[in-house]
Amino acid sequence: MVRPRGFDEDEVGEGLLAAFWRHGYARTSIPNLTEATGLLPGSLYAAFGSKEDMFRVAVDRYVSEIRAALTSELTGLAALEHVLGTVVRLTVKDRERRGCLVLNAIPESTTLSDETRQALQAGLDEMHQLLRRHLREVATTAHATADIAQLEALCFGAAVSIRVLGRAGQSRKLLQSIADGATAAARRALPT
Amino acid sequence: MVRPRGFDEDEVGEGLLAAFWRHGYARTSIPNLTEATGLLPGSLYAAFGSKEDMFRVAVDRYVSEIRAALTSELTGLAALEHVLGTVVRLTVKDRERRGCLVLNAIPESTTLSDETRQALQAGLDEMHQLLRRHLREVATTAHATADIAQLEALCFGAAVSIRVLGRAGQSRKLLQSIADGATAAARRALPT
DNA sequence: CAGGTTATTGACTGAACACTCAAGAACTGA
DNA sequence: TCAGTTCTTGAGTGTTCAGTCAATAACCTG
Repeated sequence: MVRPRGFDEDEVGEGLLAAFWRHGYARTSIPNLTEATGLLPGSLYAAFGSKEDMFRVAVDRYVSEIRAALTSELTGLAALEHVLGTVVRLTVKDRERRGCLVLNAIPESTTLSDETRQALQAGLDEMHQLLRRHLREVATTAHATADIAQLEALCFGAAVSIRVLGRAGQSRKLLQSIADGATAAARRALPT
Repeated sequence: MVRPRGFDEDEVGEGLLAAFWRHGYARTSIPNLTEATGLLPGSLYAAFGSKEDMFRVAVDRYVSEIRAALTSELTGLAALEHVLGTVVRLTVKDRERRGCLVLNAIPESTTLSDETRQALQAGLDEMHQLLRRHLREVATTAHATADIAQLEALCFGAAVSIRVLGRAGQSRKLLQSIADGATAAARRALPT
């Protein structure tokens, strides 16, 4: 009774993510998106509605991928070290040094709709919570005396700066030093 | 023999900075700039050459202002604490939460000319050096055993993340915790 | 195989963009 | 006051943008 979609939604989503990740929201044109997805403008709009809708698809995909990459089986300081190490690794292994889709888009968010801005906020919050969870666990098992909120903030800040400075093309050595500095700070602040 | 400029170069520079700081490079239109400066397109182009040239004027102004704001008479850990505290204060007291012009522009820099990209890199490097100078001094006066490069990186990362998360609208409390976390880490790592 | 529904196509629209330029205005030095 | 130079003006240029739509193609059900 109907004609089915001629494209794979997953592949198209991956194409949208690739394009927006490289160029950001505003500087990604519809021609860019047709090239990245293989779909023509009409199909894109029929399937998604608007350019911002396409962007939110990319953001959702991105956050899912990050969530998967940063979830760890480890506990305690080892988990923290592993997570920050993963952030460095993800940042550096990307030859294009695209950094974090969400953080890259923050400066643009003032010109986007409420819905899109909220999607970006939610993505940022989720990454924050992801780190908090690891550190809360460290704190409870260590009967910490140090200010845990400070450590949480420091480690979140470390992760954020690694992603941002990664896009800025800074050396792997610097990014790794930020990660190492944060874990060293946690180690010193917490009784083992 | 000649007709003099009918505008104050300083005021126009301030207008360019205000506009680019709020909207970034790409999303600042020439009409935006004419409104911010009071000059018409022809005058802007006659005076500066191109939109990117105008942007570099704004970047230079911005870096100068930051340099002035972050230069401190203090020494040792007090200097570090003061500098990071100033970063928090500058970030939070801006009602528009514009963050850092240079960091905001990093994601856009791939689409800019080499000259502009280098200007942004130079601005970032200068801010990095500014923090390094404070910490090197801390290290030499304290006969540190800790890894100074790590601490430098951690504090630079803290400053970067404060600016970025400031633009993202995060609470003053979080930003201050990042600063406090970094100074606490320095205090713990260095013998006093 | 045929009717009905949906997907795809790609030329098209109006708006916004960065940038230009010919004309006129404003000032200085003589 | 006037000649000479530079500055200012703002309409205009060609391009690119996000988004649309009438026509056509593809598919499923009966």
